[in-house]
Parts: sequence; C-alpha cells; structure tokens
Amino acid sequence: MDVARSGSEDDPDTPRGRGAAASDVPAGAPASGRPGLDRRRVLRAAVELIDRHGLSALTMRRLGAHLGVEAMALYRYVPGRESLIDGVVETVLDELYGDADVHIAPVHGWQDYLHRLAHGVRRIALAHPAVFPTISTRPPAAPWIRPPLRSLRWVESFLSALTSNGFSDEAAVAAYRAYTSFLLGHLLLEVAQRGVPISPEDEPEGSPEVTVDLDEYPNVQRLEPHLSQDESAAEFDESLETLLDRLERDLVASRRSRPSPTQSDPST
Amino acid sequence: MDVARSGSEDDPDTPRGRGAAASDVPAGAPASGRPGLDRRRVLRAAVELIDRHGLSALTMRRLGAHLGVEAMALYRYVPGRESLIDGVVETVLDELYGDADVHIAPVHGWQDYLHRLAHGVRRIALAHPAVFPTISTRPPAAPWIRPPLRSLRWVESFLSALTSNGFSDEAAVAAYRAYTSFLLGHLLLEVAQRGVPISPEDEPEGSPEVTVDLDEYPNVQRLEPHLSQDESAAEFDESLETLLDRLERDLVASRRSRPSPTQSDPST
DNA sequence: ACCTGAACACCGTTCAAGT
DNA sequence: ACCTGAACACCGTTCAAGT
Repeated sequence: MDVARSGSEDDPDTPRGRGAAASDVPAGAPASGRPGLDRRRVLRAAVELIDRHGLSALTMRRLGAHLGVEAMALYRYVPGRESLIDGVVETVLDELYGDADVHIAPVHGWQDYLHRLAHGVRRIALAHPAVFPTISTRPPAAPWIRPPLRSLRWVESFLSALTSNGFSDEAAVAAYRAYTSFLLGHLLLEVAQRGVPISPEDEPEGSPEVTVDLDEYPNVQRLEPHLSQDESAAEFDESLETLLDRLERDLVASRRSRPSPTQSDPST
Repeated sequence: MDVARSGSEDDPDTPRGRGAAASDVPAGAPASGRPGLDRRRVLRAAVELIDRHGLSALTMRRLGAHLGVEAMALYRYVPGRESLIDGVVETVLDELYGDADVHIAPVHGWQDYLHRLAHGVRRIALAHPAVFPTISTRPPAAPWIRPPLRSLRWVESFLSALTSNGFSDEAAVAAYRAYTSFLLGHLLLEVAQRGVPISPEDEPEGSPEVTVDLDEYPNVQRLEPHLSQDESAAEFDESLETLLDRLERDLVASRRSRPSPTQSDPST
C-alpha cells in the first residue's frame, strides 16, 4: 500500500523552509497574497474562486485580481487557462494524498481499503462540488485512466491492493472499472442534486419558483415526496457494500475453480 | 408506457405547412440554411458544430456563420448562449423519443423496457460523445431529475413502468436512482475513453506521444494490455444485467413479505 | 527575476437602424 | 418580421518594456 505524496509536478522553486516564511504573514490572508506568487498559491486561489463562484468565474483576469496582480503575471506559473484548470483538478485530487482516513493501514484487507478510498473521494466531491464535474469530464491523460481516480499513483495503489490480495489480473482490472464507474455515477449525481453555483451570483433575486405543472405526470406527482428526499449518503454506502460484496463473491468463486497459487502475503 | 413527442417547448411560430416550404430547398443543405431560420434549425446546427469540433467551438458568432447569418440574428431564436446549450441537450435527448427500439412494446416486462431504454441512451452517448458530458453535468431543473434522464417525461415513463409491475413506490424510486447512476457512470467513462474533440482541431501535428515512465508503477505496467482493452460494450451489458437481476431479486423478496395487493394490469 | 501596458483577436450581448 | 452595423464590456494571450 505504498502511496507517496503529491502528484502535480515537483516544483523545485519553493522559496521557503516550510513554515518559516509563512509566519510573517497573516497565514490566512483573505485575498491578496503579497509575499510572492507561486504555482501552488495560484492553483489554490483558482480552486477557491471556483468553489465560491463556479467554474465560469475563473478567468485569468479575475484570478489575477484575486491575487493582487495583473492577469499576465499568471502566465509565469501556468501555460494558459486550460492548463490552469488541469492544475485545479490535480490540486483538489491531491487532497486525497493528505487524507489520513484513507492512508491508515486497512484493518479489514482490500475491502476496507476500497471503502476508505471511496469515502475519501466522496469527501472531496462534497468539499468542492463545483470542481467535481470537471474532475469527472476532463479527458484523461490515457484512455484507461478513469476519473475520478485520475492519477497513475491511485491506479497503481488500487491494482496493487487487489492483486496482492488474491485477485487475478483480469479481476483486478474489472474491479477497477466497476469501482470507478460506481464512484463517478453516484458522486456526480449527488453533487448535481446539491445544486452547484453556476455563473455569477446565482438567481438574481426573489426566485420566481419555476413550478412545473405535474398533472400530466401522475407517478412523478405522487412520488415527489420520495423523489425529493436526499438519501445520497445511505445510498452511497449501500451501493458500495453491494459492489464490494459482489467483488468478494467473484473472488471466492475464482479461488474455488483455480485453487490458491500461493496464498498471498497480507503485508504492510 | 405513454411517451409522446418532443419536450423542448411548443414553439407556435413555425412558419410553414410542414414539408411544403421545405420542398423548394435542397432539403439536405450542407451548411447555410438560407430559407428561413428556425429554432429547430439553430439547435440542430449547434449540435452539429459540437459533434464536429467540441463544445468550446460553439460560439454565437461561429454558429451564425455556419447558418449564413450574423451572430445577432440568433438572439431571435435563443435567449443566449447558456440557454442555447440547454437547447442542445434537449435536442439530443429528444432523439430518444424517436428511437423505435426504445418504443416497441416490451416483450419481457419492465426488465425488457429498462434494457431497451439503457441501450437507447447509450446510442445517444456514442452518437454525440462531445455533448454527453454536458448532458451529464448541466444542473437539472429539479434536484430529483437525474441525468442522463433529464426530462419529466422519461422519469414518468420509468416510474410508471416499475410501479405498474409490482414495484412499491419506494422500490421504484430506489430503482430510478440506481439506474441513473449506473447509466451516468458507465457512459461518461465510455465516452471519455473514446477521446472527445476538445477545442480547435485536435493535436496540431505529428503527436509527440507523451509516454509516461511506468517504471514506478509496476502493476499498471504489467496490466497495461488489460487496461487498454476496450470492454465497454460487454461491461455495459453485464453491469446492466447485474443491476436488473438485483432489482428483480428485491422485487420478489418484497412480494414474499407483503403478498400481492392486486396483481397489476400489464396493459399497453 | 518578476510584473505591467499596450495591443490583438475573439467573445456575448444590446439596440437602434435598415429592409 | 427578420436581419445587420456599430458599439460595449469582457475575454485569453503575446510581447516589448519597465523595475
């Protein structure tokens, strides 16, 4: 279960001794980070902007203003807007690497690991609902790198967890596919359900309440109370358990037909 | 199984007697539709533009040019770009209403219906891969209208099919949720895997082939052949069957605990 | 080394004006 | 009734110039 740190790219231009230079500034500065721009600072500001006002509010000019700088200054740290958005996706996903709950040694094998990983991704989706659709739909680097697990590191970690626990290569890949589409489908819908900030300042004023006439849709009308209920959390857990159970059944079945070729080590 | 026609909005401003005025024009005009703009024509041109060059290529000015008109003329038929995109989503989804394979009387009850519907949605996703991410992520009209089944009509049709076949209200809603997240997860990933046209003219020239060094990711490296294989179609079918089987099991189990309260009519 | 001013091409959108 | 010209505010991006 070797999972190291960040993925973005090792920027060797970090101008400080970790926590030293950060002390002579409010540390939680509200908007304008005077002390010196920095790729990481730019990306984090971009995430903040999207979180607060939606993706369409992320313009080079606004991001510059947010950082107390002209837009053109950003091109030192980022090749352009598209690539800035890629960086935002990486930055948000990088939070997973720092998520203690995902990293503690799994006490119940691979199931525990997949369980923790799934909830880690869910926390990220809920923390950055305006970013998650972008995480889900940006074209991945390779066709088999499936969102929302968009980095080689996580794919490796996933496959390693399964193959070192008795899964055949084919089964591990199949599990990877099932797992990612489960995460994507559920979390995208959960995030959509919550309503994401779209463009500038949602709904101008006293909402006109676009109430549709449901008379022609009797089932929808009758089930409206059920439909409106937010069961996302429970559903996520249930579906996840269902998936893990299925994977385990398949695993056991495969062990029976092709008896254990050296029971793997439960190390780490 | 009552499913009527289009959903967009009943535009009463159609300036012709259906097929009469359309006869004095090539009928399959390649780009510039001289004879008179029309909301439907505008939307279809927008779909074509996205299909060919990606969402970012859809600008009011380019769409106008494509239709042989200045951009400002489009504002007669569409309130603005955002709403144009909503119209594109509706237009593409409307193809489902005309899909014969979805509409024929289901010969094997609700399972047959869900099966046909799923494949209908999949056909649409594959026919318009550049539109599907937008279908998946545009904020729905109501929180419980879940992509990719974005219209009241389909939700009604879905719920009707299940509740008239023995499903309780709760079970029907749960099935609706499971079904939509299945569709979304699978199809979004299948479409992403195929690589969608992003911005202008993919890859300028002889692709530099960004080959990543896989040495640090031994499992990924070993499984690369498996991972690269496109099993989307088979996986879609398998996962769909798994889902339908689970729904059926739950249905049977519920019948046992609460014996049939009037076996419903299999009409239409 | 880092940022800015000015400029360019291209946006969405409004509105008075043309036909 | 339908389309256009001109204009406005706002984009992304380049590049020579400032400090």
